[in-house]
Amino acid sequence: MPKSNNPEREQRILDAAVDLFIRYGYDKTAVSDIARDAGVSQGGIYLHFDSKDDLLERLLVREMKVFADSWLARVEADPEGGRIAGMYKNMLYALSSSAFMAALFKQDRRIFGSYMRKPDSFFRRFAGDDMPSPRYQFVSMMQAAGAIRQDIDPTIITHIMNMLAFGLVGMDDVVPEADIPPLDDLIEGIATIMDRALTPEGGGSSETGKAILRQIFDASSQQFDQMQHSEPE
Amino acid sequence: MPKSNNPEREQRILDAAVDLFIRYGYDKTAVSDIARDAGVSQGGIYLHFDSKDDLLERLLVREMKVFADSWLARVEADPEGGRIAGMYKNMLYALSSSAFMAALFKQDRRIFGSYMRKPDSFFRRFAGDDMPSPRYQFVSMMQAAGAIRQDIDPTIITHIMNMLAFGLVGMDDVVPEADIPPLDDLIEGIATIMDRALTPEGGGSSETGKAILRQIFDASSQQFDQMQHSEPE
DNA sequence: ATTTGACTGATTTAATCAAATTAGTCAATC
DNA sequence: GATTGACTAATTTGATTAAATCAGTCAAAT
Repeated sequence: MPKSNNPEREQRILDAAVDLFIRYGYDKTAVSDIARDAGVSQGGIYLHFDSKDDLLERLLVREMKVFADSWLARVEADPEGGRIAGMYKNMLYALSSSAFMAALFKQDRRIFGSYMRKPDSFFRRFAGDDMPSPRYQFVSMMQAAGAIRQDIDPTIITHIMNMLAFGLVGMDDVVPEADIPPLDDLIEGIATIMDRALTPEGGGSSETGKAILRQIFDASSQQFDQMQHSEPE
Repeated sequence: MPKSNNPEREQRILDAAVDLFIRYGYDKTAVSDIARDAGVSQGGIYLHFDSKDDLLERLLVREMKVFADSWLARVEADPEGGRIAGMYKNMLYALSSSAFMAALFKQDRRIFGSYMRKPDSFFRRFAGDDMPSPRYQFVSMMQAAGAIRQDIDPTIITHIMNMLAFGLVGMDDVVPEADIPPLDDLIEGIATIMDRALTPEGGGSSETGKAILRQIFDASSQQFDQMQHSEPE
């Protein structure tokens, strides 16, 4: 669909957009603002994107990929990264290092504004589908592989993990800054708790866990690209 | 300050108010609506409360007391209620059983509306103070008494507990209803995790924990009544 | 062949103001 | 003395519209 073949500039546009969206929100960011900050003309935007909505959706895809890559890289680099606590911990690090992903996770209305209310927005497209989320699949597989204790329902574990991630990125709206412990301490504390609560007696090999994560990761990105392609307009 | 001595009616007014606030929010609830639902004349409200704001604040105090009582009662009735997981679990039950307390905890803007923005609202009055929260005191004392493992900073534990509570009452705004497990299963799962992560080897006697909770509870309510009295206006 | 930026129709914002609603009062009633 | 509800000043709501801004286009420039 892009009428221009200049990937570097396309990335520059998305870089400018992500800054502006985070700072002012989707509604209060004009396409001309993005063009200015990216050093492109207004019309130039439309050589790469069909519409402002399309731009946001392409940005969402990019940031989700960056997030997934960042997560996987952290896991691979961490000797304990294949254990459940290590995976979760590295997910939280990856999540909290990206303001955009954090906003996506907590569905920040200030940032996504009117886009969220659109009938076929990214948010609504995923809300209705009843296939198991990648996160749930992940917990199930980890349990099957003996890397997570099997005496708690995977649905519950998944949801508790979501709650903690939600609290991590969302509670600063409710609690004064000063009451929030340093991010690293907090994430390490969460990891300690999850390790004690979820790691089976044996402990499970870190390599097995990493293999599972790679597997889910590959399956998800394939599914992702596929969905990408079959997307209307 | 009340110009009328009719506690039963005062409670009726607060009962009507809490229903309306939850349903329509503070801003969209008129004093005359409260009067109608409580079976009192408009002027009758002002025989009990100085202003609409005063009414809300008195309601906050009442609901906080009800919450605390409910928590303590659940703990006392639960043989395991004095262990850290039991206390936390019963707190979550008490919290989620009161829509008003849940709204207070997540600082629901839809419900508290313009009141939240007032310069000396209940919310702001507590935001600035740098004395340790009751919850933090509670965790510290439990640690000192050997009822919580001492290898995690109490600040972190407190905050993680807040995150989970926040996720419990707040995530239904973000996740489709269908994706949220039954409340009981969820709370029991959280309790299991907290038990494994925080209970020391010995386990700690449930009675010791209950004694601590009673102590904090008494100290807090005293401090509360005191603050009540010294309140301006 | 690319890229631009002036241009346009559509939407959003901002200002205005009359009508409706509201919080709080107080003389009349019970 | 306790309670009421009609009343009022103040605020909020909603309808209206002019001005400004915006997303997207396309003829002209590079």
